[in-house]
Amino acid sequence: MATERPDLAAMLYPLVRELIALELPVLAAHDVSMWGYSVLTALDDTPVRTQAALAEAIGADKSRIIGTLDELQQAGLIERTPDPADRRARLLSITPQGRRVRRTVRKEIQAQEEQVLTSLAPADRKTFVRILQELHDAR
Amino acid sequence: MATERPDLAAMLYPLVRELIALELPVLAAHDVSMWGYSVLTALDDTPVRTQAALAEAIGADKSRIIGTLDELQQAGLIERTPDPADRRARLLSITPQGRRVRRTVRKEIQAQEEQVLTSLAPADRKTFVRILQELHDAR
DNA sequence: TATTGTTATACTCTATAACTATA
DNA sequence: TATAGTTATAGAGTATAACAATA
Repeated sequence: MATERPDLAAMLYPLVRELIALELPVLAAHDVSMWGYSVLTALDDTPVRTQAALAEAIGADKSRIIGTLDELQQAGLIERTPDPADRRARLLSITPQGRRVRRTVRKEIQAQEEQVLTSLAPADRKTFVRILQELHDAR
Repeated sequence: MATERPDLAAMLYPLVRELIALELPVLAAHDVSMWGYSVLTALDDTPVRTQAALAEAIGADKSRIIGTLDELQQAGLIERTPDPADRRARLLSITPQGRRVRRTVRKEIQAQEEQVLTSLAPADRKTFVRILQELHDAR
């Protein structure tokens, strides 16, 4: 008998692909890239003192997010001001407009996501999200 | 009130990254690439009549798996013979050695995967895998 | 003319390292 | 000299389209 099941990654990977495919149109409709949305999410929780710290927080390289920050700043969604105490560093924060965009996008994305779970029984749907959140919080 | 939680993709993506990071050393130890392992898994379940069909089954482009098939064939893990009835097509099947490699790799990968779930209560661990498998079977 | 497999090309992402400006 | 940010370069992965061989 026994543990005859696909690998976790083999099951999770297609799921992630599907979720991303659902998110992209939402993000495009609001002129935000995936990395941009990730930045807005991180900054909505708490401002950050350096770009390197932000990059690490979202699992990116510091050189990789620069274009993203340029876009977000130009769109008025974030502020990037030199730290008066150390003008090498850039103080990063989300603007009220950025907050609005982030919340709107999240609402729409989470609505889409429910579709992916429709094949599950309602109880399982809640359970899955709960356990997933525990896994997420554990890292 | 309030569905205040991270997006599913935001929680699943880091999980997948971690799982892949765990798998890579196992695969490397057996000289199989990620796509190679994916091909072996697909062919272990059932042989396939064309490369295009195999590619679609594993979510890849038909041009993308050619290098992978070359490697697997040269390593004696798969067979690729022209269909006598239609010599354009290549009949694909796994060899006994390929089957052995696939099973060994899977055993080692699934052992590693348990680590990722250690933060969960044992009951939740089983529940998570069960629901995930339902989601996977539903597509 | 259509289809299978293959090769070639270009495009996107990412990682690394050089560069500048501050300290 | 060390650090934050930026820019430049190269590498990997992927998608697209052209190509050769069969049908």
